[in-house]
Amino acid sequence: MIEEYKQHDRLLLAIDCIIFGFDGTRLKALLVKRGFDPEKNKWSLIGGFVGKKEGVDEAARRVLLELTGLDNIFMEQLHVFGDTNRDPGSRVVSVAYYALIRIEDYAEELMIAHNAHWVDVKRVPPLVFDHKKMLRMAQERLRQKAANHPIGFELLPEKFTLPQLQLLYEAIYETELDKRNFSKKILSLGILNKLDEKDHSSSRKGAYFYVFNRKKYRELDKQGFKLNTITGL
Amino acid sequence: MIEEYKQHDRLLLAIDCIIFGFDGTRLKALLVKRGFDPEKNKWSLIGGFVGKKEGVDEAARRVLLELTGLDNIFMEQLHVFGDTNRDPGSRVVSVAYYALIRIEDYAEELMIAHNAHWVDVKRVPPLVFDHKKMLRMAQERLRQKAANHPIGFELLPEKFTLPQLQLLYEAIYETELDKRNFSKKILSLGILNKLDEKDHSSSRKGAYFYVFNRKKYRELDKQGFKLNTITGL
DNA sequence: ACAAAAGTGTTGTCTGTACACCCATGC
DNA sequence: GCATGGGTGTACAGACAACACTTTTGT
Repeated sequence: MIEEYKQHDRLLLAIDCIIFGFDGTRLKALLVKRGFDPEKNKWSLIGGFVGKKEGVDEAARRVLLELTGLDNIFMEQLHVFGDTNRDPGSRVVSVAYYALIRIEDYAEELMIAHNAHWVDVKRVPPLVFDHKKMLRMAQERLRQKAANHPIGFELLPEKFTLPQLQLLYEAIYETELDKRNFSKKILSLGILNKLDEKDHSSSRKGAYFYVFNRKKYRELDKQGFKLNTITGL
Repeated sequence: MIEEYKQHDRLLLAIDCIIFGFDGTRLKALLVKRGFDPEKNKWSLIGGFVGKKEGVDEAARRVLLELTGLDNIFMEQLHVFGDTNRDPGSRVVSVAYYALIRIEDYAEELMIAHNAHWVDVKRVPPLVFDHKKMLRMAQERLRQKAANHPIGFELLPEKFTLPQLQLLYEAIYETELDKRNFSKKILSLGILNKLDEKDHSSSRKGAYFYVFNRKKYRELDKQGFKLNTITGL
């Protein structure tokens, strides 16, 4: 340790994760009933602490992995929340991350073990500390991101239909879209491959399944695109 | 202190600031020659540490104030840099902020006292640690932000001309713009008030000065706008 | 009178938006 | 055969992009 550094304070550094999922109709966030004080039994985001020997991003991945058993998940740093009084238990600075997972990938037994629940983002109960603020900021960030990157697909199963994809965008942006304009725009990006197979689970006629073209997907993910039409952003 | 928290590690939490300025032609960043080890005498962003009793945003404001004497500055959190090996002196997690100031507001004596220099963002020398990465990320964020918010004005003097404003956008986006389309677009936002006075410093004919209409400016700052035409984003 | 930068308009093209009907199928 | 959701095309309007000449004035 260099001399210059010794005089400074050391702080607890926490991670909080906003985990989004999509159930086919609604955008959901994963919340837990907090298992310890302060605020025991209140609704909370999942979280943990950053250890001395791990990087912050690394800690975030670990926290997500511990709770969901999932790795290689889309996850991005959101913001640092560092007000002195945000956690009444102690001075804790928290780095918030948001992640996108496929609901069906998340094993039921882990959910039960952690007392975790998927909650509609439009019907979120009161949360501890500043977690509600984190969630709202994450929603806003998700909107921003999805407007320029083909990110929404992280939330859908491998195969999905255009109506499903449209419902996802409608859930993210809390709006309604014209299906003709939607399909025109999305298909024009050239990142979807149509399959011969149809999904008959929600209509008699059935809707064609699509998968994405991972190559073009990656290109677009880097370069970004415009979904003004869809997102209104 | 709550029991549950005691077992966790405590870390040094630093602040680093990317401070942008505009000299009329080029976008610049404020850099200092580091006054202490490690990496003494190397180029660095300005920074400091977060104290036990201050919020993180508060610490960032303090650091900026100490260096520049300026308060009430546009400043936003950028990102947390938390790799374990980013600072060889010790484990330090750093929260980066970017700020926009008017170069002429920054008192010369403070610059000298802190060994600070304005450096063209296109000609940045090697920087300590991961500071270069911070700077690049800040530039990218500035581009994003300026595409949707009337933020560029934070960098200009009270009165400015359209050609000056255009140069600023050209510097931020490292591109060239058509002045006819530029003035059309900017004036259509309705946030500029034309003065009778002209600036003759760069041409015989002289260019009209403008100031912004603070009321509309604030509305747009909240709602956001689109400068696709200009920014290419 | 000329050099140097400021100011100003038009047109074609493209993109977005609004809108309505037929299709396929299970019951 | 009918009810349900899926799929497709067109026309109008507004925004963007490309482009060149005139104005002002200090020297």
